[in-house]
Amino acid sequence: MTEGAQYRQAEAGKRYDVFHTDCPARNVVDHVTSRWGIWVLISLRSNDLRFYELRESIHGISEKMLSQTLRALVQDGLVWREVEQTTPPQVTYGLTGFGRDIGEPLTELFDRITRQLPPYNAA
Amino acid sequence: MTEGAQYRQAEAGKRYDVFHTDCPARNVVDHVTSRWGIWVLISLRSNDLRFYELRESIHGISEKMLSQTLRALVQDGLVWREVEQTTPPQVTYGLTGFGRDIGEPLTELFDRITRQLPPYNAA
DNA sequence: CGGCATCCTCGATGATACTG
DNA sequence: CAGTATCATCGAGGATGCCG
Repeated sequence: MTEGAQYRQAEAGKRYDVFHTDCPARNVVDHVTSRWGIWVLISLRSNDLRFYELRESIHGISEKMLSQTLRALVQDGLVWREVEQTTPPQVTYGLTGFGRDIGEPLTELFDRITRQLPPYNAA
Repeated sequence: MTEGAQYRQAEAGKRYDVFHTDCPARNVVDHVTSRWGIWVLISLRSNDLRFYELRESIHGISEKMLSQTLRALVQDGLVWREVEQTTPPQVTYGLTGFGRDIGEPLTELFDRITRQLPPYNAA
């Protein structure tokens, strides 16, 4: 998202600070709802995972996109990253408290969508 | 999203049908988390809105993207569309029950993000 | 007012190859 | 194993103009 800001909503007295362009939350929203961010967060909800585990878990993601997405989420404080300086090196990722907090409504969102829709009918 | 599917997760016995490529829920997820879908849904949470009201509400969106986003959400059954054949014509949009259902965790997501972050500090 | 249709740009993404 | 660097592409998204 670039400029988008719901000034109207903001003026209306709602608490949607997110709608402001310069709000840091804006970036987090972008990252969370980004193409791969969602799946990374959901993948990490059940277990901490290594880099290659994430790559295999999230079918279709490239290494570039994975590391890029992870970097953003780590910066946002949603994901932690732990490096074990062995040979070969091991890097593990997991959700922070914040990440876990965010993951809840995210999961709820998916649950509600799947619950509403016919299981596997006409696409 | 194209191929992405968390086969691991699916195999793990979770109910993430969303991770399958051919699941219709997949499209809904894409639309909801799309660049503009989120803001449309949240904008409509408080009131039904006309086309131009949405355009002005969601700062930065182009007419093309707005109508495109709306079309997708209407097709998904998240948003209804009402045309009044007057001159000039009036078209109003609002959330369906499904849309309202989805809007909840979505709003919760934003609330949690904004709650966690410093109001307006360093971006 | 509420849209499509068209053209065009740019950034996100993917593929490939190379490092610590 | 866990990345980074580089290059190529592809499509979302923006700008503009027209129509009912």
